[in-house]
Amino acid sequence: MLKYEEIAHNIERYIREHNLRQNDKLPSTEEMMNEYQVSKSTIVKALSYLQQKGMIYQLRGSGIFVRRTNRKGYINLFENQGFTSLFDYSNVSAKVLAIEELGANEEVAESLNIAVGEPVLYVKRLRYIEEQIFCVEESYFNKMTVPYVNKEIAEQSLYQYLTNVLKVKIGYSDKFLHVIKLSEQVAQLLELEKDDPALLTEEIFHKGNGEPFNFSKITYHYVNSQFYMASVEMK
Amino acid sequence: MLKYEEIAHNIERYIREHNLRQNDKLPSTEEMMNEYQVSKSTIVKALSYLQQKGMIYQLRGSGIFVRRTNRKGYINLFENQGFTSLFDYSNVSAKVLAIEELGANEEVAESLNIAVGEPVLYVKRLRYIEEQIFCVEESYFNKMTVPYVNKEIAEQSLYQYLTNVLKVKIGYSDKFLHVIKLSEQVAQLLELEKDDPALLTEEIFHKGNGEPFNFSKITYHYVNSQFYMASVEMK
DNA sequence: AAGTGGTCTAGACCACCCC
DNA sequence: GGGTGGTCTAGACCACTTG
Repeated sequence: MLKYEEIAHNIERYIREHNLRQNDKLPSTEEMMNEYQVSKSTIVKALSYLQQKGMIYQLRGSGIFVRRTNRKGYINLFENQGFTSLFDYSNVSAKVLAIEELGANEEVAESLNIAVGEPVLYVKRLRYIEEQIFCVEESYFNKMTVPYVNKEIAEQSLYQYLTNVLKVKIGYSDKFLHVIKLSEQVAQLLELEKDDPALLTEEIFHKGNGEPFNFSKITYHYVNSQFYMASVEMK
Repeated sequence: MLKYEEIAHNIERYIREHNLRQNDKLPSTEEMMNEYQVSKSTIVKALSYLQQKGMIYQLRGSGIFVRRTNRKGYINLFENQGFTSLFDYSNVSAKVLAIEELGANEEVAESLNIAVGEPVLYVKRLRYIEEQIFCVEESYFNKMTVPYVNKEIAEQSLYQYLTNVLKVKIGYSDKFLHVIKLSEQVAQLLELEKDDPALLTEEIFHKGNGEPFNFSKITYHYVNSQFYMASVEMK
């Protein structure tokens, strides 16, 4: 583990264990340098990581403060890692509706940057948080990267499987958000009515080498899902 | 202007002017060091800024590449600066529905971290992009920070007014997203039907010193608005 | 004036990719 | 093995806040 990652985790733990609240002050950068015996840049890097995450804010001339505005039950849109890791204490599960090998249609081929008809794995799941229906997810994986998935894997965390078993390195992702009226079919799955509102996201995940390997369409249950986003004025 | 900001802008311009496409390669960090006559860290900082923005991705061992996946017409959720600056070539306007001085109710007081009844400025606007209704926005400003707004200002960019005239320094913001059914009243404003879907966001903007000064509730037109978000696997 | 965060440097060393 | 990005250092100097 890198030094700045370790320091960032320690600071997060420090905030948690000292039960610090919004606007509480953290030790100064100089104190942290001494405590962790690293150079200033390393501390700065750890802090700017935490700032991106929305954990802290820094004020030149006065100090480092806890931000922590988390409303409970909101999904942080910034995290890339799927939901399983997000809900520390939550009960996340999935019901697998389909696993098939298909040829890519035009939309999928375009998104995965492959030719139409190339083999992809299609996984359709209904996802639950705390026993509540959360979303319907349709995922297409490039078969070159993800040659195999079974029901047991898909019921758990596909993210864990990809990173830990297949050793896929995730680089970056693009997400597109739309608000729609539900179709009859999806409404049934979510136990809602046709024409009820929903958030539909299209996400394309890229490997560490820039190659797209996963295209997903996710329809969220409008009552059971809420989202949070932290922004920092980046200069 | 700081060195790394200037370099970042130059790189963006370089991409634009050379009409680079997705996955095209940029000069190496070493070449950039020579070109701009700065140390490696400065280049690294400029690049990591562009990476956050979703402009580029970097691959250890092989180089720096253009990301640029922008679908046209999607609003980048990352940018903090209001919409006016986002649509470079677009026609953004606003119709002012109300400007009033009010006492903060409980929700507003809580969000702005002031006492109930403290004076706030309330601004309600209908916003258009390319002549299309885009959203209804209700904003509450702490009167200590924003003592005055008039119709002419609110028809233009409040963001410009705040930063350039009032010299408010924006620090960070929190956004909460919900999908809802429209009420009769808001539906009329958006020229939609009651119970049509909508994205409702609540945003709290903080000043550079951490003090919240603006609480806004924005309801987006579900047909005329779409959103984009770039994420990078942050280690 | 003292304290604190932000930028920048010059250089070392490491991890990874590709030939 | 050569090229390229990523981490880290030690220290200088600057910008801002607070007493």
